[in-house]
Amino acid sequence: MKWNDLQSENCPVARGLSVIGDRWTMLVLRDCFLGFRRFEQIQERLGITRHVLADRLRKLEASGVLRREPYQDRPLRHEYRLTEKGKALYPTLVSLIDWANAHVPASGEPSVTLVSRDSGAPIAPVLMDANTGQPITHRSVNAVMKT
Amino acid sequence: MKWNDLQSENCPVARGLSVIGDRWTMLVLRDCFLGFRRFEQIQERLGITRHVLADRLRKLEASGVLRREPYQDRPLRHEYRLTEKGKALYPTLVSLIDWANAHVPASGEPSVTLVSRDSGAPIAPVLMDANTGQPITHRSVNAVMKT
DNA sequence: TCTACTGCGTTCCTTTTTGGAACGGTATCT
DNA sequence: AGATACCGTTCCAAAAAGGAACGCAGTAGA
Repeated sequence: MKWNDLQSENCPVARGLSVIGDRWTMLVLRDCFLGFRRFEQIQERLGITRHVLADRLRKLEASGVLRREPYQDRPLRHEYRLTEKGKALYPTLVSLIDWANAHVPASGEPSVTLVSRDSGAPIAPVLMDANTGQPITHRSVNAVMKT
Repeated sequence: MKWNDLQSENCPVARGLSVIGDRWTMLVLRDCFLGFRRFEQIQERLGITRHVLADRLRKLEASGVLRREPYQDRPLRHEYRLTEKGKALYPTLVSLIDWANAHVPASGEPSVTLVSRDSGAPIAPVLMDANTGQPITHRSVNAVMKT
């Protein structure tokens, strides 16, 4: 199977990864969440090739995760902003951050953590089922086909 | 910057992606969560090339996400099981599934959804702060350096 | 013993994707 | 005019992925 065939899979993991499963994509989105929205900024922060960044931004726009918004005329310049679809990736991003902070130690460097904007206290993300109020674990859940 | 330099970043997103940010890795882990743990099974289910699968399994074992466990002698055969570190990725996987089901429509095909093992009712994953009991949104959270 | 089969890789070669640096184009500033 | 900012595109070399075939240990059957 080729990578591009993933989007037609009936598995949501495959479909999701067909959009954000790329090496750099989530890092681009991280920068967007942090407020870095311009080509030049992102390119410099990530050290990604301009070529690849242009390609990723195009694809993210095409898939509706980002939208191009003009921020000046003459010369016309656009920035890349998260759409609702893009913002909906926040839980995925936070889960990844939480996992990495717990299990992928930074090599000596100070690490980045998430804190409450109100209190400044560290947050401890837990995935709950909104219907039952119970925590979600891989023991409490089944995957089923919705026909 | 090259891809392999990501692991030394102080950003947990970068460090996390250095382990699971690959095109196929999360799909391999999905299969492990579903109970498909053998090389041949995973290769056939994913349609991934054997070459790439062997490489990914090696890397996942090296990074402590999977461990090789013998399931028979003569000939000696191993299966790949999730470690605690691997199981800790479940929230990330569920968040991704939830996002894809909401925002990346399957093309006509029936899709896969998550239901409670007890009740069979669909689950609605929400990320909460265990400390405060409040939902986590990108407005309620700040990223800070922990020195 | 000969053959086929299973399970896991490895090897070889072609195609695709990335990395890296330079180039282009518009518009503003000095 | 010359320098700078911003956002790409182009060109080429290097790395990764796709595809098919091969290797190898053991088992099963004829």
